[in-house]
Amino acid sequence: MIARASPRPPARRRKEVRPQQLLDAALELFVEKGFAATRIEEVARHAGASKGTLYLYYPSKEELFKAVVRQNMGKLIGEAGAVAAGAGGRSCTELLRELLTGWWARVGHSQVGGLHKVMLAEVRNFPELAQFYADEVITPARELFQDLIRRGIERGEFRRVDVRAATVAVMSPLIFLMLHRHSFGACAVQGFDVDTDATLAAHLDLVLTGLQGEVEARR
Amino acid sequence: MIARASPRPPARRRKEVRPQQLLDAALELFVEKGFAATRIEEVARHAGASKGTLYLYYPSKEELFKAVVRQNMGKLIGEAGAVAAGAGGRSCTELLRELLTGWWARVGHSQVGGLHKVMLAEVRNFPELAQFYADEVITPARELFQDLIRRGIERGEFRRVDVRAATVAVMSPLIFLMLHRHSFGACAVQGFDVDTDATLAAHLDLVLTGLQGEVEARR
Amino acid sequence: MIARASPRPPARRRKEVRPQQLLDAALELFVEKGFAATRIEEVARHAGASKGTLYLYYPSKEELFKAVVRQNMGKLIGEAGAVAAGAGGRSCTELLRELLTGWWARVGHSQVGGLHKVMLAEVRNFPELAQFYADEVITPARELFQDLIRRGIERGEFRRVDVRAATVAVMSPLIFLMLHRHSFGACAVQGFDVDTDATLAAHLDLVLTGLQGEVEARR
Amino acid sequence: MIARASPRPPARRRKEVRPQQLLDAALELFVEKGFAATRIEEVARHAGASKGTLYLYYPSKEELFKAVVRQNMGKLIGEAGAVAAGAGGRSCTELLRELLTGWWARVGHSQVGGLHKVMLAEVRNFPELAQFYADEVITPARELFQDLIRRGIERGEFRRVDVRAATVAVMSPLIFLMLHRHSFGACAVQGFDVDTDATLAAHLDLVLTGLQGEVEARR
DNA sequence: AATGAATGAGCTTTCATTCAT
DNA sequence: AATGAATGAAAGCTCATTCAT
Repeated sequence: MIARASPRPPARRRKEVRPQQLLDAALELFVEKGFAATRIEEVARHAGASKGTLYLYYPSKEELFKAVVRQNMGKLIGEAGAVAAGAGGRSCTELLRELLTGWWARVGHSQVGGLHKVMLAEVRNFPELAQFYADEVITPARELFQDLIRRGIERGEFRRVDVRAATVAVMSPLIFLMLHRHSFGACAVQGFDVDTDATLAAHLDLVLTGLQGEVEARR
Repeated sequence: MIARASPRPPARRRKEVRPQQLLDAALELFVEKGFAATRIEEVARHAGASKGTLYLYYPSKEELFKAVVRQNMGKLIGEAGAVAAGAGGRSCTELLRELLTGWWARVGHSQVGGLHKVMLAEVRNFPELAQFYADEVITPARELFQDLIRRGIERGEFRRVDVRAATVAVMSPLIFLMLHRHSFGACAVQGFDVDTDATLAAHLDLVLTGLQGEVEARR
Repeated sequence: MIARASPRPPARRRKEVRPQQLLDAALELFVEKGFAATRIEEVARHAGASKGTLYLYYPSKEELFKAVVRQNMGKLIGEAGAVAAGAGGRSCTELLRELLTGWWARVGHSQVGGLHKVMLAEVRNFPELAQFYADEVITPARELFQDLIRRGIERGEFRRVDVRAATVAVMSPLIFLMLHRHSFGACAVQGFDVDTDATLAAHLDLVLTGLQGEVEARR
Repeated sequence: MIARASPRPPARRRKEVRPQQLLDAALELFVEKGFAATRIEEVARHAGASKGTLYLYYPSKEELFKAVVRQNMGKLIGEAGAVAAGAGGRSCTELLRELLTGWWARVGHSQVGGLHKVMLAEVRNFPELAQFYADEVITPARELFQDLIRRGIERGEFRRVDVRAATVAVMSPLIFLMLHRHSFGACAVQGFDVDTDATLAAHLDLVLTGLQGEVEARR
């Protein structure tokens, strides 16, 4: 048989390429439109494939969504853990500041954070995903910050606050900004505008001051 | 008490009660499932009516949703404004604490806050609702808090922070708790549990300390 | 009991008033929109009544339509018959001209002709109305013209044409104009415009000339 | 030949045949029932397809209807134009006779003419279709006949009649027959019966005689 | 491995008809 | 005699999923 010029792009792509293209397209569209409003066909088209092809790799829309969450959120949490672990000799104040700004740098400027919006919106319609998300995303992230605050208290850097509650208080503005970016922030509407960097700075300022502040300053 | 099958509900209810029944059912279901996933027929059934009856009062699903937002969010914002206006002779610290806890008492234990989750999730698919929500809900709420912080700075109670950014930082944990309650918090899954009251207390503690704290305490 | 000023129009209208108002409204709307596209509620509202009231007089939309046809078309045919009967000493040419222009004067400027459009459009979906319409409208109208043409031939005024076919040929432009008026003619669109009076004149001219013309003029 | 139940039609028909099958079924049903009364699902079933398949090819019922009109009416007008253009050396009388009988041969025995009934019935509820139909069908058809009559006058074959009005008078019996065939004529009811060929002959006879007749023959 | 034609359950919306008042 | 709130069967349209090629 005579070798003929391939009339279409090489029929045998590297096996991993296709799924990745599909996951990328799905991430983009799920974040923009949410789970229900994203059409499988549009995902396929964005990935340069056909609907049928998508179903070769993912047996349902739900499984596609899970795969997107696993890949993106999982990776993110892993990396944040590595940052927190490599403590060096810095103070907890410094570490906390670094962790928060570092996380924001990563999450705040990518699509990944948008998945949290989608989970928030649809977790109640999607019960089987709930535990998965709690285990893979929520708990590890929370423990990262919790450990740091606990260590700060033990070292006498921070006041003796309720660790668990303070953690949520510390993280929530970050989460708020992350959600905002992929929701109201994406609508060009006056009133929804938030200066994310300034807000982050203000939060760090307030919360680190608050963590260190004298007890008598209160009330 | 014995439930009796009423084969046909009274044909003429008082004209005024139907819309309220429908709005109540719609609030409940929109908060639970979101806008897209809520079926008109289920709303009607929850209100003890039929599909057709709902359309006697609201010309479309979208208008029904708007009516729900207007009634619930609008009322809420109005009341919060009244609280902030009736200042009395109290300090800004006290007022801010009161506004935040008062708001939470109201929002945190009703379904209303869940509407924010729905807006967050679907505003990008719903462009005509965006400006409405910004004008009716976001802007008034933000200004309430902003004015209070600005006044605190002018009176020398608070440090000279970026007012706009600090406002977001102050409000965001409340919003976080509100969202959480109607999303992950509604899933009986370990890892998602948040002690909302303790978190609110910790936030107040940190943020009020932070607002009052000495500049030299930082860094 | 004290006589009180009646807070609403006299509750007891003359019995015949209501049905007539309903029939008038129905004629108007059926002609404009057709049978299927006319909503019962709109008919009632145009008659200043409520939907329920309409059903007091007519048990279904279909019966309402029949009543409209009966009243309007029936009356029309009766009157045309009277005109043709009162022949006087005029020639058939004159009578035919008079019948055609007289009919047009009556039908061409009222809504009644529009009912023929509706029948034309929906008779196939409405089989039970077909025979009624044939008997009450089509056949009497046809016979009116047929008799006149036959008489004209017998008297030697007209050529010996196929009476039945000539009748259709003579009437059809009238019917065309009548249909046009309530269909394309009601759309403000260039291309649909027809000068009905000139067309009628041209038709009379051609067809009367044709009826009288010498055989040898043809071919 | 034994009909065998095919539990599922061949999944991949040739892409080109589907639209035609759908257009054929749509033509049939639209002509029989009209636009509003024709259900999309029935069209699909008549074409041996499902509802969803129809929507693969036509994005709405309205577009399907337009496609039917375009294909059938457009083709028809084009062919009639070709006939009129290829004049040869024949007289205008001959050409007009030929155009009218030729057109009837084509339209009178197909479903196509029924589309005019549907347009007539529903154009007022369908404003966007009006201009389309005027441009694509009404105007070209009218001009065909108008030009011929004008030429006949110029050559001295015909009397000096109002061209525009005479055109309508000449065409209207054809249109009448065309409408009749798909409306009253399709109902097996005594009184509606029209001998179309005889009527056409009578019309030609009258109208050609009339066009050629001496002025003094009148009155 | 890849396609895209085909399906049909499911959704929003409409409207003739009913009936308690 | 009159009302209008209530109903539910349809109808148009969407989209996740299947499968022959």
